[in-house]
Amino acid sequence: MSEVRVRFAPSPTGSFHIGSARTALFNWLYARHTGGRFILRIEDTDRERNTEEALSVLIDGLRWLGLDWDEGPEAGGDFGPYFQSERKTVYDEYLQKLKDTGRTYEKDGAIWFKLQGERYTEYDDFKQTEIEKVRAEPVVIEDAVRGRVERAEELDFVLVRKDGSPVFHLVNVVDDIAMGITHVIRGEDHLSNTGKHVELFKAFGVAPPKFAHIPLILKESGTGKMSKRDRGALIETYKDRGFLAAAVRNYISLLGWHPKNDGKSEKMEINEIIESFDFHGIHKGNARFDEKKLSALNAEYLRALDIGNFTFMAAPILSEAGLIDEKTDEDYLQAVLGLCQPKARFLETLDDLCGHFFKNEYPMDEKTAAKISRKADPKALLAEVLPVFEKAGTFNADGLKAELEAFAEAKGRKVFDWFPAIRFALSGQGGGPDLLPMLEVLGKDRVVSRIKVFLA
RNA sequence: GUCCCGUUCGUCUAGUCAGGUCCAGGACACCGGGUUUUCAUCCCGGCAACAGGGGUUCGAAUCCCCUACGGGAUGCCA
Repeated sequence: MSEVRVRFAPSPTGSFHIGSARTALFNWLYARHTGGRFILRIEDTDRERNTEEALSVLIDGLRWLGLDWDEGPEAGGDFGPYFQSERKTVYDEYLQKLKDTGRTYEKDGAIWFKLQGERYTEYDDFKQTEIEKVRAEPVVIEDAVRGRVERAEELDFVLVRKDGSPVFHLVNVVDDIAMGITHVIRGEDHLSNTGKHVELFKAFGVAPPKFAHIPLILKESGTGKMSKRDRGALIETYKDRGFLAAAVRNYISLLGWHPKNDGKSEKMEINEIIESFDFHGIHKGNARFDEKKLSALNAEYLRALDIGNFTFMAAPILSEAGLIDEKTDEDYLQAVLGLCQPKARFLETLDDLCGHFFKNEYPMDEKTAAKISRKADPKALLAEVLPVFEKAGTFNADGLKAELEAFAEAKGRKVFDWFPAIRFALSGQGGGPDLLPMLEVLGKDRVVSRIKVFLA
């Protein structure tokens, strides 16, 4: 057991952002890699923005991703409570230390942190007003990703709002001290806050933890970091869209990090990721989100699933689309999914791929229709081949193959002449599962009646 | 404006710390070919990058400086 203690400290806002999830993941990975502890701390100091549901979105998201915490809500621990809204006495106690050493003052009803250094006033372009600044000694941030970063704070900042609630900078630092946090792994957007935090650590007389500021995730197109509104930004949407948690987790682990053992597949078991995760592999530059790459990885995971798990994932999607219900035959469902899984790329579009197995009305793809008609009249082809199906005794893939081949030979042609038309009549598509097994699964009645409907 | 961080194929990245083995490797995407009854599978091949300039050096993607560009911060949000 190592001494490493890391924390994920989200603020419940009602959604679980992908960047936030990746921060949680990196903390979790580091804890699991080092044998340390992963702590979940809820930063709910902003009274305006907090709700109960907001918390469950976070918790559900973490659980879905398989990120378990050793201390925190529902897990307990010796350093609780783990909600900042319940830690007021701790903050009061630490604030008192600052007051006692003369590092605070009151202004406009709020309590401010006083930087040490020569004071002067200057016109600030951004605020467009004269403000008081401080020539403070630069603080040094030892960052595991970026190396040594120096930054000088020049403005005093608020510690406690006039409504009496402590702000992020104070509670974040106090809790990291009180909870014995050894490594702070967070997004690079916090790097410029870190100067303030180091000032506070110094004021408390405590050595700051090791920092690791990880690159941000940029939006797929356009400028700036991923924001709530961007497609793919919210973890809670992935589950509904039929993405596999392991694939999402694998993908986001690769955003800004790369394993040392290069050359291997990017699809990695979580244990492999844990094993090779370290700060050295973290990239400094920001990473752009790429849904195609995520989808490709997801497809790989999808195909690797055994049929039981695939059914478990797929059934809710089909049910949601109104394709199946409790009356649907289990064996039929299994058979259909067995055919579709090797072709599936997204669970989300599974109804496009195999919806026709469950309903007799399905869209006829116009491009495919045009493509087939160019060679021969599909109705003529189907009228020709229909009797083969009507007469077929055993309706299985091998038997049908033999009968279709015999039929083609009698005509002096190849089976391929009829196959595209048959597929199109039965599914409305140009692609899909292998045709012969598809015929078997659909069964004689469906095959015959669908061809008749097509002819009519 | 100011401060901080960054910059290798379209995208994620290897290589940068310890300069030569890199006319820069892999993956996704894209394009072409093959397998297959079809295809969103599989296999093979191709396209494609060291931001620009200066310096140090026998030698620079790698070290230094400048510029450009990108990102973040500059809240009594976190």
